[in-house]
Amino acid sequence: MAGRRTTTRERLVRTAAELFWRQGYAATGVNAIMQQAGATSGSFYHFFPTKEDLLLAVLDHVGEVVEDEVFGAAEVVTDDPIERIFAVVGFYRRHLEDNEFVLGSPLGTLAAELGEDHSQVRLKLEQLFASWAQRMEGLLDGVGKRLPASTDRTALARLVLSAVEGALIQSRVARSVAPFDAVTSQLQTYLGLLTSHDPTAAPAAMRVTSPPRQRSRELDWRAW
Amino acid sequence: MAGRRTTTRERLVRTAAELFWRQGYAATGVNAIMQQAGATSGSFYHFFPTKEDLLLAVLDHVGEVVEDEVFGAAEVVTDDPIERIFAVVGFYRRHLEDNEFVLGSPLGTLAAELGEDHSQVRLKLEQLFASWAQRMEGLLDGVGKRLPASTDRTALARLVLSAVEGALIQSRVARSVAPFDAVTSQLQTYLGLLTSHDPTAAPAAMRVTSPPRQRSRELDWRAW
DNA sequence: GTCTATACCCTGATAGAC
DNA sequence: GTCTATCAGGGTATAGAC
Repeated sequence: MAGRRTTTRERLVRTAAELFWRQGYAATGVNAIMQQAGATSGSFYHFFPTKEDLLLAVLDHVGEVVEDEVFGAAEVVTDDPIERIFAVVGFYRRHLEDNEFVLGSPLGTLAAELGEDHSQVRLKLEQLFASWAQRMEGLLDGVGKRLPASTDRTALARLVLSAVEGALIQSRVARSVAPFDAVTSQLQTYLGLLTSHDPTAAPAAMRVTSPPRQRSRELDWRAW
Repeated sequence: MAGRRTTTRERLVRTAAELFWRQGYAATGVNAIMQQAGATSGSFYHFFPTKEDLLLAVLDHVGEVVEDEVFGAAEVVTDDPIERIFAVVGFYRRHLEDNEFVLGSPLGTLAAELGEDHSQVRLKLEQLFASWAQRMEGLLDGVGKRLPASTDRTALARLVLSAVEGALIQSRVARSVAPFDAVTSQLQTYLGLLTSHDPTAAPAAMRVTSPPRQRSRELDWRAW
């Protein structure tokens, strides 16, 4: 288990990210992390004084991945801002399916679990959600005049984020994409209404294709 | 701590519901539950063979409370179906504020945390989410022809549920109602567009008042 | 149905050699 | 920076008297 091409610290963070994601923070013991990462207790506590310090590192890592592999990749896929929005949504959907519904949202899972303690963690989660929403708001800004001037893009971005987070929770417990797809279709309808300025029209301006599979393993969430 | 007017079983369930809600399932020890409920180990394991059995009882309890104290109460508040919808949303908002943002969604918190194991729990959560969505769909059906015939009410109900769940997570970590309010306003705009059949009109048909405070302690979530 | 006492394990974390 | 060995404490759960 020892001679990998990654550093021990990196393996610990990635392994912890996945285990926290699958099982939650409290349910994941440091022993399991160490074992799966091929590290020993001495290494672990050399890098991370406490389990919570590891969690903070995991959150930083998740933030980078979301930034690069979700939003970054969505911008590569298409130039159309609305398609980019649903490319982001599509990444979550595909990840859900690819992992047989055992993984929900990396941020949402932890944010839902962590309580009143963990104030540093809470702050970081808040910032990560805010970054996500800002990125989404940027995509909405790109839609330009197709959105009514009265539209609160900040709030709309939060709606998209919230809907995705809530849908992931439900699709995970249902082990089905149905809730997620229902929510996605409603977001499409809503954005269709906003951009078409005609509530009875079908949301024709939107292609609802999922984003294509990534070519590189590094662009795949499974590489987390 | 002994002589309450409730049964021991009941106190255990209610106490566990609150602690699971605040801290999560894994982070809440049975000792803490016993202590706060004023019960001893003998009593606890007399009623619940394992901690997971208690969790199942907690979920049943939460389901009843949501049914009665959220949807039931919302129907008492007003006759207008759209106002009822936002009365339901308003209950979550008020609860968030009343508890200083330490409590999110009783279902969402547990659903996000519980992983691949806990198959009974997963099934029950799935059913509870489905019940919630069906109740919401019933309210949407009540809106009648103000909603376009083409509207998928099942999907729309899921969107409302997802948006609320996601917004609660974000408001909890941000310790602010801002994300929740942003999401609520977007839901109002969307429903306004759907019911007005005119995307440029303000959603005038909707009064956005929060539901009034409940008179009886038993109608208050804090009595959970 | 409730009490006290306790078994037994796994947890996060530490010590000190290498 | 990594190893082995180990600690103290809390975790769930049990036993058996009352």
